[in-house]
Parts: sequence; C-alpha cells; structure tokens
Amino acid sequence: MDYYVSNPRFYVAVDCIIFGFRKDSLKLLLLKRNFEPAMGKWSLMGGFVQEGESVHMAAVRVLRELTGLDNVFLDQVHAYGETERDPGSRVISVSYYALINISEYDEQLVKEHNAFWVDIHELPELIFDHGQMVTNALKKLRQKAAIRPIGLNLLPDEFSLTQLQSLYEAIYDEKLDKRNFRKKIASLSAIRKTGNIDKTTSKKGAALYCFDKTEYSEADRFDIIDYE
Amino acid sequence: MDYYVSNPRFYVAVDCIIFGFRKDSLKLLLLKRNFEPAMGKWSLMGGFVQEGESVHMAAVRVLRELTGLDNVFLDQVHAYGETERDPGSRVISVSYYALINISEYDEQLVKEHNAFWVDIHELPELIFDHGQMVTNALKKLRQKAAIRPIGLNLLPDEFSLTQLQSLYEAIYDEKLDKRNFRKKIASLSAIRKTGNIDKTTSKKGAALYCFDKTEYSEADRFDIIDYE
DNA sequence: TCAAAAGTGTTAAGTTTACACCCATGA
DNA sequence: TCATGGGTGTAAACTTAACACTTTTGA
Repeated sequence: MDYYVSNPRFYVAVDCIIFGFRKDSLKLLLLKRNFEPAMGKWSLMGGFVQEGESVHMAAVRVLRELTGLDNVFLDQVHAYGETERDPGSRVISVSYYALINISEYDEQLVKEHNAFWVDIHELPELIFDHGQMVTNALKKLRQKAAIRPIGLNLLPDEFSLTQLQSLYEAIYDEKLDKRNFRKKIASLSAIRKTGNIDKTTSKKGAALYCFDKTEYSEADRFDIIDYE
Repeated sequence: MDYYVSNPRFYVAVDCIIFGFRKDSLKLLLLKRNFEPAMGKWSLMGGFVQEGESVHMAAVRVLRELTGLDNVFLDQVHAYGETERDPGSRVISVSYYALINISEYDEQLVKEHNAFWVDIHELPELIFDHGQMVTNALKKLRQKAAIRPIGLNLLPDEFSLTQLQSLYEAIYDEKLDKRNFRKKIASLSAIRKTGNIDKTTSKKGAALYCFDKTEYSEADRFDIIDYE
C-alpha cells in the first residue's frame, strides 16, 4: 500500500531484564558476550523481532532460548528509540523484565549462552543503554510489586514468611519490620498457609504459604498498566 | 553487518493520546480520518518514525504537525507489537500521551487535519488498538499525576485552586473535598500564589497560583519511569 | 542446654476523611 | 440585598511505624 511504503523500516529488538532471587538478594541473568557486536562485554539477553511474531512473543522466545522456561512472568517496560543507541545499526528496542524462580531454569542453555547470575549490587557496566534499561525495569518492578503480588514469581510455589519478607527487602533494598510485615500479609487473602512445614532453615520449622489464585483474578496478569 | 541483516525490519509508528482540559472535563484531540487507511473512522494522531529520527522525536514532530506546539509534556506509555494490529501492514507502534494547554494550540492546523476535541466520556470507537491505547494512557496519567505535578501542563501558567481541583476531579473522575484538597496543595511547596487575582469566575475573585519550578527539579521531567 | 530462626500485640504518630459556615463583591 | 463562587478548621477513623520477648527443637 502506498500509504506505508514511503516510510523507512527498522530492526526491532527485545531486551530482557531477568530477575531471580537467591541468598536474600536479587540477581540478574546477564550475558558475557562471546559474539559480536560488543564481544567480551556484558549485556542483557535480547533478540530481534521476527516476521509474524509479536513483540511480546519475541520476548517470550528470547527468554525461552536462554532459560528453557515458558510461562514466565513478563512485563513490558519501555521502548528505546534513540538513533545511535546501538552503534552497529539503527535498532529500536523494547525492554521487558522477567521474574523467574531461580531454581528452575535450564543450566545447560544458560552455560551455552555464557550467561551468569549477577547480584544486583554488583552489576558490571553494560553495553549500549542496557544499564538504563535495568534501572527503569527495577523502578517498574518496585512500583508493580507494591500493588500486585508479582514478587511471588521469584519464589518456589511454597515459601515461608521469612523468605517472602527477605524477597521484599531485596526488591526495595531496605529492611522491613518483621511484625508489621506479617500483619500486612495476614490481611491479604491472596496468601494462605499450605499446612506444610519447612524444616531446612530452622530447628523449629517455618510454616509454608502459597499464593491463592482463587483470590486473585488471572485477568490482572494481562493488564498492561496497573492503576489502583 | 552480518549480525543485523538476517533480521526483518518493520515500520515503526508513534501514536499520541493528546489530553486537554476545558469546561471541567478532560478532552482528547482525535482525528476524523479523511485519508486512508480507515478513512472516515476516528483515530489518534500518529505518524511513522523516520530515518535519523528517534522515536521520541517522532512523537514530538507528530504533535507539532497537528498542534503547532513545541515543548509539550510527552510521556511514553507502551509499545504495541501485535502482528495484526494494523490490518494494512505490520506496524509496531509506540504510544505517548501529551498534556497541552488547550487554549494554545494552532486551530488552523487542527482544522486541516480534521481533528476535534472530544470529551473523554464521549469517545467514539477508535480504529485498530487505539481504544486500548487511550485506556492505558489514562491509567498512566492517573498514576503519574498522583506523584508529580504534571497536571499543571493542562492549565494556563496561572490558575485558581478551584480550577486545579476541577482538573484533578476530571483526571480521576471523582469529586474531591474542597478543604482537604486545599490543605494538600498548601503542603506542597511547588505551588505558590502569584499575587494576581482572577475576577472572571466570581465576584469575590480567586487568588491565582503558579508552579514554582525552583521547588521542582527539571530533571524529574526526563525520568522515564517514576517510582517513589 | 543453648543457639538459631519462628512467631506474636500494643501504643504512638501520622495521614486521611468527613463535614458546614462565613466572606467579598458585582449585578 | 442577594446570589455566586472563594475561602477556612476540627475531630474521628484509619493506617503506618516503632518496638522486645517467648517458643520450638536439633545439635
């Protein structure tokens, strides 16, 4: 159609900020690039949008290629469109953050990609505008975790309240009061005791909890932008 | 470069959700399309990203083409990347909302584009996914207006507290208590009395206020995502 | 028996909400 | 003089923040 063809076309990429939670802190899964461009430098996992593939599905694919995981929590953050952001060529990139249960990814695939879990407090310099992408993804994660129980995607299906508190402390990078935290969780119907006990972290044993999906409509997961 | 050329390229567009405020309600500047595709239907103002132009600058340009305004408040909302979202061709679109002082746009340009201010409560059906774009832009505007004084972009430089309250009532579509509202504004250092009086809306006259930029760092305007 | 993590309530401070009348002025 | 919008304070409800000791049990 005439209307379209007079316009230029661009490479469109997705870049994923992949969060995991281990040893009381947030980690990002980063690539130590053994390929061009920017070989030897650190970067986010990314890839180009393909014909017949939506931008969102490209992010899903890229994530699967690296972790072997499907059905991962993915949330779009921002489109980065500066002309010189990638010095190799004009590329417009859409960033997504992903929350994964760090004990479930495919280690073989991660190794093949030369990817490593890096503590959020010890991030190396990243290529292009990937540092900015991380900063903005963390802002959005913090925003959204304050109003939706998305943090649970970073934990196993059953978790203790101590684990959950430690997760929120890692997300917001601040200490929380144990009693106030538990009071708040108790007031949420979406998190309930499973009856199981975790004996691995203490002699007394900690009650395990799970996310109660019946209390939280699935539709919320597909809201693009949340406001409450 | 080999790395890039094996990948497809796409048309990338921007679409603008242009908010104005008049007669105590929010309006959107919409096009009644007298051009293809979707001639005769209502749509947002949009345009294609050009070579050598960042996505953000494309939004600035598109906005200028319609309103004659430069230096408008613009905030990116989301990238829409479904394969079939534009039935004419595969187009990836990045949406931005704009806040403009409705008394300052170029009426001639708006007329040439066959554009009209439509009350937010009386929106017509929009083409493609433009309705979804409006919904999401409003969500983001509400989120952001709650933590930053961006609403002021919709008002003249000097405004009464009654006007300001009416604006927030329009944004959140709910009545606010006059005394509580004024108490909150008084606690904000960023809004101060100018000393001028508006005699047009009442016999008594209303004190005019303005946004005090010295109390609010310009840098905030360039934050991509806000979290506090 | 003791070290280590789990679990548990109360009070003060701060914030938000609800609510109604007087003021100044131009017509 | 009166109709119109501008302007003002207080008390109750609710939310958030601060704070320390007891319980359980495996080593």
